[in-house]
Amino acid sequence: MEFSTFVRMSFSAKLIGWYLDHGRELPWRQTQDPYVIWLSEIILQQTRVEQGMPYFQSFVTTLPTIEDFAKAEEDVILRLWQGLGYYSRARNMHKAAKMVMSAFEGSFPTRYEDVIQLPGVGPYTASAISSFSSNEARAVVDGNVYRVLARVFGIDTDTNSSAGKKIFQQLADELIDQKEPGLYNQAIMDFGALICKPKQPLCPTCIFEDTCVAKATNQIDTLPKKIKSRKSRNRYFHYFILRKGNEIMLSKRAEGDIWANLHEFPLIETDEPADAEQIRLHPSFVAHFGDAHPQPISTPIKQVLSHQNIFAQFYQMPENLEVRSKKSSWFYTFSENLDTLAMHKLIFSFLSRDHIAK
DNA sequence: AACACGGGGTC
DNA sequence: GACCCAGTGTT
Repeated sequence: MEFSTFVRMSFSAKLIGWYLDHGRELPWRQTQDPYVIWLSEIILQQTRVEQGMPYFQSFVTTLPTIEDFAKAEEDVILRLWQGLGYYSRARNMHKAAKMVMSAFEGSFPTRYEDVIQLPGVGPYTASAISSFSSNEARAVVDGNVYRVLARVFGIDTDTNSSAGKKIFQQLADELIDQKEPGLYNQAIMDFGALICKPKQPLCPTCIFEDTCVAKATNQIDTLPKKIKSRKSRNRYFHYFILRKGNEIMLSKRAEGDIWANLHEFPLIETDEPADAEQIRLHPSFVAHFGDAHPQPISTPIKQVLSHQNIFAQFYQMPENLEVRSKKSSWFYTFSENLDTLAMHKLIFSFLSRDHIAK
């Protein structure tokens, strides 16, 4: 097409034109089934496409319908989710699936006002589901959209302030293609992911290079702006490996903290680093294990989370140790069950390093 | 408005 | 180490 024509094309027309030529082919784009789209969108919250892809495949295969999802045990959902992080997404999905069965008679909603009622579905996800499944004109605003709009239009408002959220949503609502909202939403996100990347964006091939404010004013590296989050705290986890015959002691974490409802080993947490001798004398350790000697296994593992640094030390406990008092969350299970129980990364990566023989 | 909530990739 | 990722829920 003529260059002068292209310059005069609308923002959305340029984007859709670019997308039809250069967009990615992703499995969840082959369907309009709101259930399948919902699966993909929840999985992709704060998660890269490449990381979410195998999880999407296993969810679709294992739980092909919303009814399958609603009827599954939460532990099954969490096991499928194992390793993806932000596990409240999985727990909320289970609640949402049950809500679809009861409040929507098993038919997954497609309207924005309906889907946003579901737990785990906010403005972004409701816009995505409604625009992709029924072409409702709701503009998605995700990390990609913040970046593209902030740069092209030179907006320096913090994207995570309430003012910023409002401004970017309003602009997105004005820019969305009213005829092809679903296509437009896919297009702007792909464009942000492939061209207008966070680092080293591909400005020379960008369809907005001639009009991009950030490019013209040398702000590519400073936009979008964002309020910085606070730094992490340190936590020290001491895990105890207790075995009795073919069984091993596990614990299920409670709600209200990281890794809610996931399995791990019996744990003592300290605010400061502690060595084996300090742990042996810890009141809680004595209450549970008496005068037993915990044997440290290798060196501590550091696990970095968004707001926490976890330092985990694993201890081998004497074989067939009789535990004095057992927390209600503790239980013995056969080692082969480790394949089916949902655990967090610290635990399954420890297990996979062959420290535990099955 | 500020913070919690995972795990992995990039520079 | 800092920042980001197809964000949402709670306080």
